[in-house]
Amino acid sequence: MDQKTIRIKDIALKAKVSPGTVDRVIHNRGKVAEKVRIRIQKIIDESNYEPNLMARALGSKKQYRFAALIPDHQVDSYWQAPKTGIEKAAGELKQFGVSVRQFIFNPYDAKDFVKKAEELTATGPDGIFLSPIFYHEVLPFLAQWHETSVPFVLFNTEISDHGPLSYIGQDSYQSGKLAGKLMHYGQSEPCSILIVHIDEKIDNAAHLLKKEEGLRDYFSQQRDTFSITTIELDSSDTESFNNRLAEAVNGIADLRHIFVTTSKAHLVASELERRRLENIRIIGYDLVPANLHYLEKGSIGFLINQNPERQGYLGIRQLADFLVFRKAVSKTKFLPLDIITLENLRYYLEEEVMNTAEKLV
Amino acid sequence: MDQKTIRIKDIALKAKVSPGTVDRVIHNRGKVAEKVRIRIQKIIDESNYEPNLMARALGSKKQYRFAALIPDHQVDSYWQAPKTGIEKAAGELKQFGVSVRQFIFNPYDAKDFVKKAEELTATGPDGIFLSPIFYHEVLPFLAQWHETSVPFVLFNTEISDHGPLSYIGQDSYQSGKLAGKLMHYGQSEPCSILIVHIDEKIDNAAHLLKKEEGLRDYFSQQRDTFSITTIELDSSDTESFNNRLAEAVNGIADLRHIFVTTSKAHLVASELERRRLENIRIIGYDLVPANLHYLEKGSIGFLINQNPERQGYLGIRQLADFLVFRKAVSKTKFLPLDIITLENLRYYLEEEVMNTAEKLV
DNA sequence: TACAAAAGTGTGTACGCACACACTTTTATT
DNA sequence: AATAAAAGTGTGTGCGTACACACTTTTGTA
Repeated sequence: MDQKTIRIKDIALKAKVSPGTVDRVIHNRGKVAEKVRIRIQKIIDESNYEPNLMARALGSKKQYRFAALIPDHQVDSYWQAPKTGIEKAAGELKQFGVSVRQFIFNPYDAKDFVKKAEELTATGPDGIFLSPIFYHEVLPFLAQWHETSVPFVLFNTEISDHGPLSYIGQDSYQSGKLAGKLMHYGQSEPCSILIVHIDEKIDNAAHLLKKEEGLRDYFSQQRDTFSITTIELDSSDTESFNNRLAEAVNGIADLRHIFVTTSKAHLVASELERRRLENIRIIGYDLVPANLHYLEKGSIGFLINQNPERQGYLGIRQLADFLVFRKAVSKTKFLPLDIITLENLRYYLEEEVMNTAEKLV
Repeated sequence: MDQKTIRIKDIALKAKVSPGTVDRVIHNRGKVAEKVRIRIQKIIDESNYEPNLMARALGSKKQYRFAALIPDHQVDSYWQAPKTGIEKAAGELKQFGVSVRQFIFNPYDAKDFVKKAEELTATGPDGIFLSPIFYHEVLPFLAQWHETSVPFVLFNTEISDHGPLSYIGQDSYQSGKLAGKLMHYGQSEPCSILIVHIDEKIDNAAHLLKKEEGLRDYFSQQRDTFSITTIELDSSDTESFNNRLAEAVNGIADLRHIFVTTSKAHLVASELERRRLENIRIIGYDLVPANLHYLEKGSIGFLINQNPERQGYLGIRQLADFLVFRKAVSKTKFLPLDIITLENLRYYLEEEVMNTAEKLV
């Protein structure tokens, strides 16, 4: 258990070569006789040598430049969290020669996305982390990066088969099922449920639909029959948003639950409150401040946490694991579906602070 | 943003002294003229110097020996998780000269606890991590460790005012409230609820009572009146356990929910199933395999995850933060109250695997 | 066979810090 | 004032790795 760690020097000694030769084998720098290479490799494998990362980081002056392409958090506060996660990871990895440059685009402006993506590409980063919310526009860039072998990690919006190093996100379908369970638990008789998609064009439509599908599938597996209605709303026009919402709510008999598939549940909560429509329970997504406000008031019952901060953090870590630490990385990383309610909220908020203080070591 | 990191050498240069002197100031090794010390300290503060931990770990050959005093996981599988967390932290910290020795005691045998605690103390560890489940027996040891300035971290069972470096655990009271919310959400009419404490003497009684208190307080704040009954059971005698449980269940009208305050909800689920008592929903604690089995079958509705693996991990990290990295550590660390149900279970299980692969870097 | 090119191998320095040791200056004592 | 002790300060080496460079051996060619 306490056997002293084995160093390059030890391997060199065993293989009767110099440390430099072992180094060449470890890093595939070539210039090693095949016979010797095999001998050394065998010793490395047998001794399950693990390089001292401290020493490696110290000795190497290699710099890694990462780029992050994310929506502007001033336009939609949801994006504050991934940004924080990115910065947290950047802080930890700084000592390993990693720097992360952020390229911020307006999530309502595809042209701006393209412009920032071009800028990013021009800087020739070693790795890229992005939220590809504009499907059509992002494809040429993915192709180009893939062509030039620049690894990229996608998050929040999944796009398969374009050579990403990995995807970080959440299982939307399953989160819909989870919402169903939360509504259904303890509910003795059937009732009506309203699904609300907000700003479907901007947030990724596919995700929202998967959430809906999950919820519907959950209830279709139950004995009783629940009536489920879906509406799509656009938050940019407040008046029409409110009217259409009220219309839907009033038109449904025995409406007990509303499932908001984006982080904008607070818009629904606010309008229901204004119209004094109580006894309708809301389940939504994400711990954005406006949602927390209504969670505390009780009008939002549960929030499913998509862990956006951790998504940002892990995305950068994923790049570092691949490029800096040369570890195998998983193709997809689904974050847990955290269920947040008034009673456990503060521990999730504290956790985020804690982790920030923790740093890497 | 990208300003190059500042080194001891840089500080020395600015202060017109040698690196050795700066080193003395940083480590309070004394032997520095007060005037010079102040000058250097000022430069350190202003430049917000952050030591390169890699270099520090490399340069220092100091060894830290930690000891962990935990119950035997072969006696109660709940303790497997903290053990895993401890080992995970140990793996990460190995390169920083930290080794962790485990002392395992039988959680049903106070004498064994004392024996193992004595063994542990005799090895003169630099830091101690323990689950103090035997209140009376542990006190003299806490006093002794406090006396000899050996930092110790408590977990799972809180004991205040005996000088622990910190306590890692969960807010039991609040988790009871959370259980209440889960039962109550969507429940339109009042009903009866049964609270079951299992093996109260062994698991920490105070915790179980706090959970009960939380649940009761939750319902006392509701408009409707819920009838809440409590029983205590002992799992060592299966027959009496089952009989007394059935007796209680049959004696309560309109019983809809059972709240099991320990990780042994599966015992209740198993007995209800055997007696074909459906329509009673169970909420319990912890992702032990037996519980997961009934979660999948549907007889357990929710499990509150006490994150025991993370407790073990953080406990060791806490010691390392204090001793190795000389960081300020928080007196108490409450882990989030994760709500686990069939629909989000796998992401919590995957997460644990993930984290293990992640290592420190 | 000679001799250059290529292939293979060894040596030394730097990374930033900890720490031991050598050295210099100040203070106390007679 | 001389000297020892104490206080203060500087220098150098090692931690394990990366990497540039110098060196040695093999291979190919005329």
